[in-house]
Amino acid sequence: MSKYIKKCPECGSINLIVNKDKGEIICKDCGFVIEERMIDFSQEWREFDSEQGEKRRRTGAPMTYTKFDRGLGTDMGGMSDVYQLQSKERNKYFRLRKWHHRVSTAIERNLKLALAELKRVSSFLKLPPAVEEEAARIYTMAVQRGLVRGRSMESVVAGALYASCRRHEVPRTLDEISEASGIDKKEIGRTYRFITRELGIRILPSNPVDYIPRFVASLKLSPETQTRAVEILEKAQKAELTSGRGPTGIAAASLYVATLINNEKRTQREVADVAGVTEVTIRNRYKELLRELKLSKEIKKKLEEAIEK
DNA sequence: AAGACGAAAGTGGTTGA
DNA sequence: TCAACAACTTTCGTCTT
Repeated sequence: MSKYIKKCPECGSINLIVNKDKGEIICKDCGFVIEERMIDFSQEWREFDSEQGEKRRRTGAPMTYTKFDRGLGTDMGGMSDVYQLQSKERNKYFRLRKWHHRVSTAIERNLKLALAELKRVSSFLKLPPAVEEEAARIYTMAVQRGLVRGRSMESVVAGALYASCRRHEVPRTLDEISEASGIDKKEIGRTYRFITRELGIRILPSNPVDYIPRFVASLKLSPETQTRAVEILEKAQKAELTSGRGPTGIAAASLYVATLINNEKRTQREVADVAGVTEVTIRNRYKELLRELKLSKEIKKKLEEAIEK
């Protein structure tokens, strides 16, 4: 349940108490309630052979939000028995059936379409199933609250996906989701903010470190450079250089500095392109990094070493 | 010629009166 | 609701390699 939370968002402590009876996770140091009303997924019984299992098990297949009816469909029965009823009763049956059909199609047809779209986008982005599931859940809640009205279905799907990515710390930039879904970046950002606010979804500010591995991969850099970039990034966070800045810009700048130090130079433009920011932003962050972390010395040292060789 | 640098003006979003 | 403002982008001219 809480596998995404390793640290207390209030004080950063890793001393967390999991209280299964209350369904809460609490920070031991500052008492902050990190997660409440969580669900205990464990079994309260054991089975020693299949027979006992058969007897004690009392649920079916797991529910899933990626099916429009969560895998639990209801439909009214077929026609076979109806003709034994009297005409009055028969008409009542047809009316019920008709309304059942109408009510369930209103929301569910929308969901069906939306979840197909969600599936398409998320497989395009190669997102893990958990993220897709969460996005489906968010979308379902949005539909139930009538938040889709006035917005295009696709943009809400994209917003839900983005929110889900953020929650699971598998960051995709707005640009990537925009490209995959064909929705304008600003539009996604808007609906994302709207639905998270309306649904009261708390999103931890995204951590620039999460972006580094993907940037490294697309620039084909060495693991050493990646480690270096993360180091720099962590120092920057300690020096409070990161708050209020765009996480991608900071990640990009750290990576750029790391390439310089490790003699794997990439141009500012190359780094800027994969990070989805401009060179100017990298330059600004980069200058701050040099100034605040006294990294210029290190770079000079590395350069001198390179010259000696 | 390409890349790095920096100034200046513009953009979209947040905040606080 | 509007103005101030912070972050970021775009554009462009200059400097360095």
